[in-house]
Amino acid sequence: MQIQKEDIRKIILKAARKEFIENGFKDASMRSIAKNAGVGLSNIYNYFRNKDEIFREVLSGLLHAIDSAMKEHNNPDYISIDIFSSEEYMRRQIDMFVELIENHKEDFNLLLFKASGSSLENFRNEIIDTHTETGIEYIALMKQKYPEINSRVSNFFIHIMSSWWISIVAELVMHDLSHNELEEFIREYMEFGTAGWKKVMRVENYFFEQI
Amino acid sequence: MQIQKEDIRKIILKAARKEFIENGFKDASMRSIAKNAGVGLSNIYNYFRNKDEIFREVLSGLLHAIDSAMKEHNNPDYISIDIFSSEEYMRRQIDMFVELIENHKEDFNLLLFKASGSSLENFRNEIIDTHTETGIEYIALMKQKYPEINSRVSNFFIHIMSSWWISIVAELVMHDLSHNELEEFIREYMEFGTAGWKKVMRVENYFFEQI
Amino acid sequence: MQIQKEDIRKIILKAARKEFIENGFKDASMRSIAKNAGVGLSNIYNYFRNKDEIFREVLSGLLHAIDSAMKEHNNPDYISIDIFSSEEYMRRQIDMFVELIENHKEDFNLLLFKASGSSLENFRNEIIDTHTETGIEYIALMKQKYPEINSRVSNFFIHIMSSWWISIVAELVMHDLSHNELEEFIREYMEFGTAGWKKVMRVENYFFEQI
Amino acid sequence: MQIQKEDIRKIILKAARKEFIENGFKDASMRSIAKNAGVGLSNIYNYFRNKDEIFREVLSGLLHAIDSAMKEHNNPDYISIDIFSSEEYMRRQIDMFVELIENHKEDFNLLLFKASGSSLENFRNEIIDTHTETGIEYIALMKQKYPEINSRVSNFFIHIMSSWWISIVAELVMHDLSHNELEEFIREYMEFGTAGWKKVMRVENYFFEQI
DNA sequence: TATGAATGAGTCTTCATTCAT
DNA sequence: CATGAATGAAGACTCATTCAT
Repeated sequence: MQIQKEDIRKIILKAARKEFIENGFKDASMRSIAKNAGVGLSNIYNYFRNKDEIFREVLSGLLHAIDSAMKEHNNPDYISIDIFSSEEYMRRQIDMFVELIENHKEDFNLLLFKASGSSLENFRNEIIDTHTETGIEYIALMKQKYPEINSRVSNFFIHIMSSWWISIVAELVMHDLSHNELEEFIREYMEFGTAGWKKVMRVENYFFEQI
Repeated sequence: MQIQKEDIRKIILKAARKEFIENGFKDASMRSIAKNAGVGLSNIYNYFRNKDEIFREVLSGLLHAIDSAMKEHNNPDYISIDIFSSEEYMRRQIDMFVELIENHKEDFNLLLFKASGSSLENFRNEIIDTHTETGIEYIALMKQKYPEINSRVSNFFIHIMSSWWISIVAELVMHDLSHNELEEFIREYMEFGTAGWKKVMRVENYFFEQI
Repeated sequence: MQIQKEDIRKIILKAARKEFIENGFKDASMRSIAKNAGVGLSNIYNYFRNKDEIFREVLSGLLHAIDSAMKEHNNPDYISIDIFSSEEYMRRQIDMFVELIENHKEDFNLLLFKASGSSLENFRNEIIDTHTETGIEYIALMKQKYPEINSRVSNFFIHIMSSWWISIVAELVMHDLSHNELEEFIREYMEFGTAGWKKVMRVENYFFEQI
Repeated sequence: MQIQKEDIRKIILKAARKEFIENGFKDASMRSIAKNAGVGLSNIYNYFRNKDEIFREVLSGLLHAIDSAMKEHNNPDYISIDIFSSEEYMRRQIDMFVELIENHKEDFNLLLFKASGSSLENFRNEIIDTHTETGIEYIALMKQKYPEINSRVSNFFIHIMSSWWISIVAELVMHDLSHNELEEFIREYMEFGTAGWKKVMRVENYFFEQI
């Protein structure tokens, strides 16, 4: 019983995901979802309060994963990391993101490109802002630890770098890269990014994490 | 006569622009446009084929401007430019973009954030692709001219750099930067970008344009 | 057991009263009632046959009180009352009504203004009709006792007077009168009414009750 | 053309009136109206903004008539009227109301009993309030002219008298009185009312209009 | 007794576009 | 060139009640 009902929940969510992917949140039709789920339209409202709640439920997995990743990323321990192993650290960060993306490709698509009209339509900007604040704090902490660095990086620049991250996520979600292509890109990206940061932060002897 | 009619055209376009800005393409209402233009709803269809055509017309100025900018950017003469003055060149490129943005802030907003549902909803991706191809060609030409550089930059990396460009445009459109903030950002961005490209392209003695 | 169940009954009724007061019968939602009562929606149907029955139950206290008052009002003994003490009698009648109203303000509101759609939606007219018949009888009896009076008062006039009564109840329910205001009104009303009746019934030496 | 279209407007209004009378505003169905009018549902919205506007339009005749009557009733000239002819004046007032009612019986029904849910659902109270204010002013003016009268009539009493008026209208609307019955009632009502007012205002030599 | 699930018809309103005039 | 009228499908969501368990 409990099980059966949970099944229907899942069936509805599955049908909803399909509909959302095909038409985006705004153009998704409750009628269609009901039809595809083989469920009475009004019955859906016994499981979910409204369209938006279904959308959030569909994306809840991804949202939690992102939340965890952000907390991980934000872990203050990383600042005390041995600076010379930072390339390894950066690589770990990237791998984490790549894994996140590959596990939730479809959902990322939904979240980044098809959420307009839903309560998640500003997610992109919100996460950029969060990420930006994290970045600003991070640089401040770095400055404390290594006073020689140039910490006078403008907030907007950090904002842009955060926005870049999301863009990269978006592009990775949109394009199917082979493993080799992915590796190649990561290498290039790391080269580019570390060189850039070194320059901006006026560090020659140190090697910093990419914000 | 002819003049009067052109006036009405413009009035419609003006009302349409307002409506599109306020509600985005999909939620814009032809009724509203007609009402705000003081024109009979069906009369609009004497001037435009449909909603989409109006949208494109509203954005035609920006679209042409972008087109010109892209052609300019793509001008093969630039490859023959004296390489050591490239920083100046990069600066010119950036200024051009900034000017483009400031002249068309509102329209960029429309195009990048509110085109969903229209035939321009993929503009972002399309221009990224175009820009990417340009970038690929550009690097090939550079390689011809300066065989010492590393031209083995992956297409996807160039794609990402193009995507970055658009993200920056988007962010500049969304945020109102003071002149000082803008200058600061540009300086940082140039530092970061040139350092990155130098590294990626294995050039120590040369200095390259940012794709 | 039995007791527990009665508790639930009461909880449901309490939640229902709240919902009815806030939204009126028609717009009251069984879902809301269930939610506010902390009871499964369908379980309500184990205690009540339908929405209407709940409504009647909610108002049963008032309905009984009205019934009693009407019977009291209709008591034939009152006709044999010493005519010169009738002002006191009228005053007693009024006080009874006022007390009735003050004890059931909320329910009167429900019954008079928010019953539309329920089986009680015609209560106002029904009680007016009942009251009217009582009034007609009353006058006939008076005529028997005091043949000098003019008993040729049209039924519709009596109907109007009954309707007036209900209107006054309705207004008293809608407005919060201070004790003083209430007293003042009653005095004025009695003056007005007794003078009116005296005139209509062609009595100079007698003093009649207000129907 | 113009004519044809106006016809459709009228057809819609006619169908709407029927629907409103049968089901009341809230339970009236736009679908039904469309069907009965032989008109596409959405086409109705080319003629009216929404259900409420249709309702007001249906009642516009009555609303204007009421407005005129109220203005007439409120005419300050009536205060300067020769007091001894006031019975004639009162009669004129009553006749005016009776005529108003007979001309708009159905609409009054709609307005007083079936407007719940519409923007006119508070009409009864609103007109009572207006009428009350008029009454208060009227008494003040009378006091100026005839200082001997008792003008200390409580506002609530006047409110009740206004409410009574509306009740009478309502009852007249609900019941079909023959001409004789009507005449009889009016006579009784005038007797009752004038006697009442005389008493309340402590006037023996004067004769006042019913507020 | 109590529950969650299911029903199926119902709500008003909006939409872009076309047509006849 | 301009208009008002018409279209037909679609939108999300709610309702009181019943059923199986």
